[in-house]
Amino acid sequence: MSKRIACDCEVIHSETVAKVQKELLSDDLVYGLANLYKSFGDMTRIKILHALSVSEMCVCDLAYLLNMTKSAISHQLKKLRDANLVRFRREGKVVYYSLSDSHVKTIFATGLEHLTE
Amino acid sequence: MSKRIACDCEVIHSETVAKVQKELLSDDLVYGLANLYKSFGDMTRIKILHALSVSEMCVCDLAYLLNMTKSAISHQLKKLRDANLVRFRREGKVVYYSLSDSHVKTIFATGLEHLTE
DNA sequence: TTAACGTATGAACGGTTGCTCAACTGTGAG
DNA sequence: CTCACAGTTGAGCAACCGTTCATACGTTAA
Repeated sequence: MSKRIACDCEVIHSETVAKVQKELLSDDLVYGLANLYKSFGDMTRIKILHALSVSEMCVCDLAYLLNMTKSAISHQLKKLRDANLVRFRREGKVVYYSLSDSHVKTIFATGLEHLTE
Repeated sequence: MSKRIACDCEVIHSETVAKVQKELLSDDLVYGLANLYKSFGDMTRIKILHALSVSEMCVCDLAYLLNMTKSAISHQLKKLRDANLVRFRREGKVVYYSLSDSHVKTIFATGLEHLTE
């Protein structure tokens, strides 16, 4: 409880610290949140997610739209899949990607609000 | 318009691509969005922002709360300042940090919704 | 089966990031 | 002034990340 290793100082406002400690999020939750936002923290993935918010698209179309290789797009789509942000369905040789839920659009909207205040 | 360098394929669904192209975000906006979410994409910064959503705090308190050095906290606070996510005021030797607007809480709420669906 | 093509994936490389350490600034007390 | 202490900052390093390249997989058509 009182063993501190890394912190190089004592508490200044113990009441404040105690109050915040009661609200602390679990490490699992913090980890999940950080990973979710990490998925939005790259221009390529933002562009992909925004494109998919307009329409379902295949890898080749995304590569053409963003002027990138199919490999680069595919790598990013894998990360978005791992983060449960996109779904996909195969139709013959073509794989179609789409947003997995509506939270993506909500997160975009909040971000735009913050930027354009 | 038709010069493609990096893309190693032709368009498959030209109608879809055309439709999405009309909605394309500017690179400035995409850059801003990616940077905003990058700020949320780290466990330490998530913890700091969450703590500040409960109460205004000084650097030393944050360092104690998260069991990290003041230097590490200060470096992260600088990034959060650069992203306009936190404000600060000096009172004597102590610098108090707080959230700069309510968007942070909204972004948290949306993230939690996504994780716990 | 073979060829073509859309997609996926692992290794590698350069760039970025988060922490540590040491030095420094800014403020208040004696 | 000098000391103590809260906070900041830059360099350095290890870990991580995004793209490229080569290769492999999956499906369709001949």
